[in-house]
Amino acid sequence: PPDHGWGGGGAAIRRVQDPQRVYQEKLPDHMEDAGMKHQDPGMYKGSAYSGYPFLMLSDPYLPNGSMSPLSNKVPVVQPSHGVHPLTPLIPYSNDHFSHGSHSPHLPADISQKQAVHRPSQTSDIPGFYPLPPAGVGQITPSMGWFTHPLMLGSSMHTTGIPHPAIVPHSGKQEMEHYDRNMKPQPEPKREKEAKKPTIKKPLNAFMLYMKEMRAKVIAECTLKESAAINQILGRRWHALSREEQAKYYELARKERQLHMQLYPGWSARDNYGKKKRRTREKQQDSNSDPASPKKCRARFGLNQQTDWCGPCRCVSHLHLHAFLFNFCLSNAT
DNA sequence: CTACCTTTGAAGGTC
DNA sequence: GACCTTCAAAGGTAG
Repeated sequence: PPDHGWGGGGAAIRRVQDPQRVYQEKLPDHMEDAGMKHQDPGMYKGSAYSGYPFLMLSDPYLPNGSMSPLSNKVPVVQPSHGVHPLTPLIPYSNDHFSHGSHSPHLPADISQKQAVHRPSQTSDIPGFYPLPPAGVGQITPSMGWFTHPLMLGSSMHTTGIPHPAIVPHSGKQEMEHYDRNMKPQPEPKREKEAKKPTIKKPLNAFMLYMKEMRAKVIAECTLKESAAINQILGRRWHALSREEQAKYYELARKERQLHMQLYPGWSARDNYGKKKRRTREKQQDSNSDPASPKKCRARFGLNQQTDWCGPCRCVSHLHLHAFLFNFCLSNAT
């Protein structure tokens, strides 16, 4: 289907032409083959995906509510990136694919309550942000998450639970600033910032896939660098059948749908410029980069005509990683 | 402390 | 419509 982006679309076509692809394509094939081909069709039952964290403390689809096999490999607490600590523990289930509208294991009234503030509530809201029957009471306030002052803006659910797409705007920094100065900032500025939490973009299909499979790839290859892991995940993504990918496209479609309903006025543009990017400058200066592929090849005595890493913009430690990675693999066989 | 690396996809913008 | 740019996640690395 065109709306799934089959065939890659314009962006994918451009990617193929992108020199970086050369580097990617040189990753060992058997890394991509490992695991995914034998993937349990019911993989989502143990998924570590967390679109919306606070929701399930245990997997209702597993016996005794036990955590998925995957989830115990990831840290329970993720203090960085403004992500809820329980994020990795939130599973998706196949029901999201087979049932069109709301989550079957949740009372309908709960699903409705979480969207009280929606201006235009429809009856076809997928149950992607369900609340556990036990509510938030099981989550201790000592986590410092539910009571964050920045969460008190319009994005706060009536349950007291913020939507996971909402990230407090550098709340840590603000608190540190507060402590250092031992006096509050001018009230208007603080209020203004407190009322503007960041609403993150909904995850696309590949992002959902990465979130689910990252821990598995890390466990398999012992790499931890996300840049390298993502290359592997990218190749695995392409190795998936359309059927398998369709699950994630459908999941992502529902994500976007609910995101739109939760934040009708939100635009991806709202988050533009919140990260300062230096990429543009680096690209222009790639020739003088001491970590250029050419110099990497020379460093490792590789043929300059061999495009194992390609004319990409990778920095040296990533080139080194890829080189050592290939080296180890070739020795192992 | 924060941008960068890397991946794909979605969305916004420009022409 | 084609094309470009930015941002979603992640964690090690570098400035």
